[in-house]
Amino acid sequence: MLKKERQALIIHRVNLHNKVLSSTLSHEINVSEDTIRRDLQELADEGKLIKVHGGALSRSFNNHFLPEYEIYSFSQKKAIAIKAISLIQDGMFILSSGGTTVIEMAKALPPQLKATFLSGSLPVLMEYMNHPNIDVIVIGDKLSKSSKITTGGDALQKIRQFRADLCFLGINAIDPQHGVTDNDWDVVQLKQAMIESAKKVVCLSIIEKVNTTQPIQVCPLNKIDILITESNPEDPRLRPYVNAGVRVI
Amino acid sequence: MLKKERQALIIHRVNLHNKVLSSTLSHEINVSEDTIRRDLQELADEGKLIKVHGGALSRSFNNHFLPEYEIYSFSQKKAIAIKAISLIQDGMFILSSGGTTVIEMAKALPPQLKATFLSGSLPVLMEYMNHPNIDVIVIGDKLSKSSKITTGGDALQKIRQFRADLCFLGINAIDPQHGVTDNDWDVVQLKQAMIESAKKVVCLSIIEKVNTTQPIQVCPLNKIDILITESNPEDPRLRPYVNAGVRVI
DNA sequence: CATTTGCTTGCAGGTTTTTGCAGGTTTTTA
DNA sequence: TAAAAACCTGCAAAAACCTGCAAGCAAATG
Repeated sequence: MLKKERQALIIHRVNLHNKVLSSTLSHEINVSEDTIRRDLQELADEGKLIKVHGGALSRSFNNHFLPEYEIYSFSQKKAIAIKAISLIQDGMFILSSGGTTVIEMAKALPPQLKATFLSGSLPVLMEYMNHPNIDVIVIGDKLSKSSKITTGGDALQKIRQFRADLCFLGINAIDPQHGVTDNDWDVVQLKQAMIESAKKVVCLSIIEKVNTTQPIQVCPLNKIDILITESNPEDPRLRPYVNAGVRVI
Repeated sequence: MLKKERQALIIHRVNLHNKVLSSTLSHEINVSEDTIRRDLQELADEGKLIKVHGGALSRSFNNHFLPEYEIYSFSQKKAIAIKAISLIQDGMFILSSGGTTVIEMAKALPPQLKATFLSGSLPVLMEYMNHPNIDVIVIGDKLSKSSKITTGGDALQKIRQFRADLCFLGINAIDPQHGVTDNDWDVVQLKQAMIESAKKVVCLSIIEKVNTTQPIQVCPLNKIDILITESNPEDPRLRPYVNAGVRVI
């Protein structure tokens, strides 16, 4: 049995019974207790469970205080996610495209948030699905394997039916002159529809993609209300956007 | 054996068993372990699987954090999946509901299969998405957190637009007298719509659920064309269905 | 057709990870 | 408080890993 496999089993056991004993696990999985102990230690270091003398306990079971250590290990995309989340308020209706940045945002949504999210991106939807309080609406249509979102006339039509408070776009390229650009026609169409259906358009992008271009234009700069990167708004690379009237966070 | 071919085989293996060992693969395919390792590394970079020390794990394995032997009645569901797949032919248009049995089927689809699958179940769609050749159509609507499928008028309407060759239903209860029954009104509506839109209705169920009932009727027995369980068709528990004209596999 | 170019593969070597065990320490419990 | 259980540290063997390299092969090029 592979190490990771074993650790996954341990976690599952912990979540199921709220506690495990090293001796039991050792006997069941047929490895030495030392190995189990080391597994428990590693999982505890990762915050997946709480190690105690003789075994381990589930974290959710006694999560009176959830350590915030993770906040310090934020990648760039998580930093963007935090800024994006600050724009969301209870009761809002929110459109979102796909992309890893948006996935990070979905992961980082505070548990008590109550809002309605709409997307056609399967990975993003999976994250929304795990959230306890938000409502999720799936945009259906043919699934594009490459971008992992639904594309087509049905999807466009459905988006146009809505009038959202916010629209989060994970973007591939942005440039003061050409605005937001992308390289997949289907995705561009979807994003355009989302922009038209939202009161406020928020673009999420790592700073690396700022001031680059792609072949197809999604929208000019004046359609964008807010631009979020992991850098701070004074970054000279972001100056042109501030000057163009975009709110940069 | 070509590289792509080998990698396709590896992916299929991973999806089928949820894990692979470098040593086993090396021995089976008759290439060096280094080559296997490089394959695993590449596939991991593409996000097709998760590489670990000693081999690789399927992505859904880590997402759901359920080792295969922990999924309720895992091997039975796998057996059902294999039988179900034998009904599928290239070019078919196939409706499918949600449920772990259907997920197993999705994982076990042969890589070269070309067909169109339609579903509203997010976990099932995730599996379909990982398949290289099939077309996937997402049924959109409000997402039900409990069942992880989309439910509502839009979903129903969309299903009714189609005319599918096959419909795979993962069912919760079946009984000679009451037919297929379930306990979630939204899910029942969806299944009914799927039944009406398909030429052939195939029910997938572990034998344990056969001859049990739930509160809400999905359909009477005469709507069902094929019933698949992990048991063989001569099982006395399946006799009533054979007598009622259902094809039992 | 010959050559080049680039990809793939196996292998040699050196490194890292994993695991069980021994021996000694700490914690629990009766 | 003393025995038992659990723990930690260090160690060693096996397995898995990585890096660089060269032979083999295939497609592309002149």
